[in-house]
Amino acid sequence: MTNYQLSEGTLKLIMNDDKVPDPIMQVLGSKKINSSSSDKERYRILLSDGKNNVSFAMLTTQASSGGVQTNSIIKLKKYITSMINNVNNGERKVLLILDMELIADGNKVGKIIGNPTPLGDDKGSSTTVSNSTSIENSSMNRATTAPAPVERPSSMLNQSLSESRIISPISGLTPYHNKWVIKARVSNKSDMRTWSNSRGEGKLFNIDLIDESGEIRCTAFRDIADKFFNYLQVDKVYYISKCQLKPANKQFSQLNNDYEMTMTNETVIEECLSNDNDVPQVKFNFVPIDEIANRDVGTLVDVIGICKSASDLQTFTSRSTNRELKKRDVHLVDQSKTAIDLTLWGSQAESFDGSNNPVVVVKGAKIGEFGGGKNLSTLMSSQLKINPDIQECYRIKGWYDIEGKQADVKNISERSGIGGGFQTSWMSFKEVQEQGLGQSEKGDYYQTMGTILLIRSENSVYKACPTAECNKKVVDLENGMYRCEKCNREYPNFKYRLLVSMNIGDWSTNQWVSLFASEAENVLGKTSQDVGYAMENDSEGAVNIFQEANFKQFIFKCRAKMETYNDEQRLKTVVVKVDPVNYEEHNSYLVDKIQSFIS
DNA sequence: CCCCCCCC
Repeated sequence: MTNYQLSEGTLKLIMNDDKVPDPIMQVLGSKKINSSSSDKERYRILLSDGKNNVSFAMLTTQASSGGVQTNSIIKLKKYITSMINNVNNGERKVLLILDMELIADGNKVGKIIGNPTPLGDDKGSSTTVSNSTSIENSSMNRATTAPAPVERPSSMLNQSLSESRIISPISGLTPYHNKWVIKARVSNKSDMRTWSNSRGEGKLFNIDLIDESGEIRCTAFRDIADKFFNYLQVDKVYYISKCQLKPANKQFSQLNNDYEMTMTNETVIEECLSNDNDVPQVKFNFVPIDEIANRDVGTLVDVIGICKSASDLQTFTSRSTNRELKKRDVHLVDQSKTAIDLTLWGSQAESFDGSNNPVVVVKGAKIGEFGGGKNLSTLMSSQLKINPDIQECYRIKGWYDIEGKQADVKNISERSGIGGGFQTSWMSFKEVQEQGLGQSEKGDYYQTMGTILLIRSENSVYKACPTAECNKKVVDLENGMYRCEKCNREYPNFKYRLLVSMNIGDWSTNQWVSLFASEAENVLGKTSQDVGYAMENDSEGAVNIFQEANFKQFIFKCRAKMETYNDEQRLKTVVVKVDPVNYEEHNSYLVDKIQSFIS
């Protein structure tokens, strides 16, 4: 007779979640678990390592079909432990055998190897199994879920769900139960998304579900996605059953659940139309905006703020994915008297209306960084709410009306580098010219107080691509259509864009500079559209617009860059920002300058 | 079966 060597003592390690590779075990008994759904076949087995045995081991569908004979020797190739919530006994740890190999058939072995004794449950609280190795005695058959079972008032349920008596808590769901009904609130719902890759293409959406026990992500694909997409709405409560569970890919989910689910053809979802007070509302952990400055980039925060302003919708193509992206930046302030930019994407960016200073709430916004400032961005998983009916919303509204509107606000999205409200050093045009600035690739930035001496009004507006943020000059096809080479498209319309060349004088000398639309609009006090219209239809009005701006003074923030044009070096100067003169600031610069001259 | 989370 062959001697079989079991991996003695390993069950204790395994049940303590140590990893033991390919342990050899003996099956001392097995019992098919009653399951009303015929598609799944599972076996509860009494498993021995020769020293200890456990009766709370389970052979999953994928590990075996037809069960295992008593006394068989098996190699556990893949297994996990899992906490199972049992109606009668509370929590219990079970060993789930996901993959095994039969080493020797039970009738060949013919006897129990060693003298195994039941392994105590280290958790202590629910060691009801340790007094018996008898599968017949156990309550495993009934072990479904529910640490705190809730009797379900049948009146609130539709017929298809009413077979089952108990609402399962989300935290108790595992792939090894399939008879459950959860009562959960949709805390978030994604857009319908399409994908296309080597494995195929399709569409999907997902929802996040919460109940008092926990949360879980649920995804629907293709026709099932179509079936449920409109029905499921954020914040509503549903009875949900017969989804397929699988281990969650933690890399892509920040939800606190080891599993996620997929809706199937069997899935039944019914809105809870009566009492849903037992299902929690979405909870927010708002972080004051000033504190976001100290938080790590890449982490998620819940934020509430008043939309002080919002950018136009911008459209561009992602370099990495080649997708066309739409975004809108929303400038938020809160009671910490701090402001931050929040970027919305896609349909949320399109539909956002920043007028009337709405309250913006985001659950799970990602902290980003740009140019030395912090910003926020929504993710697919973020939940956006405008003027939600929550206390904090009314509180911040009140603050804004009474105080916030006029408050001095620190902007933590402000870039210390180039582009926005950045700091540039004071220099005069003459210093820039004499010192030969503008040699670097990025150019050199400086600011000076200057007076507009002359504006070249000819060719100061051009017809641009009507797409938001494209701005490429279009070709007038003279048939009512305008062609954008950048978009490779023809449009029936265009938009005017200012691109103005003007001569600016400061105390030292003068300099020809270029102003793009936003800065030119600032200087002229007119939109590009207005100026374009006047240029075409009202030449006298157009002349006035430009004359009005003559001799106005501003702080000009400039970028100087040397360019070679026809073999000739020329200093090209772009005004990247015009600001009204802050005399206090400018005077302190002049005082410093005088000090340096006399010392 | 997705898993991209983007840009200046």
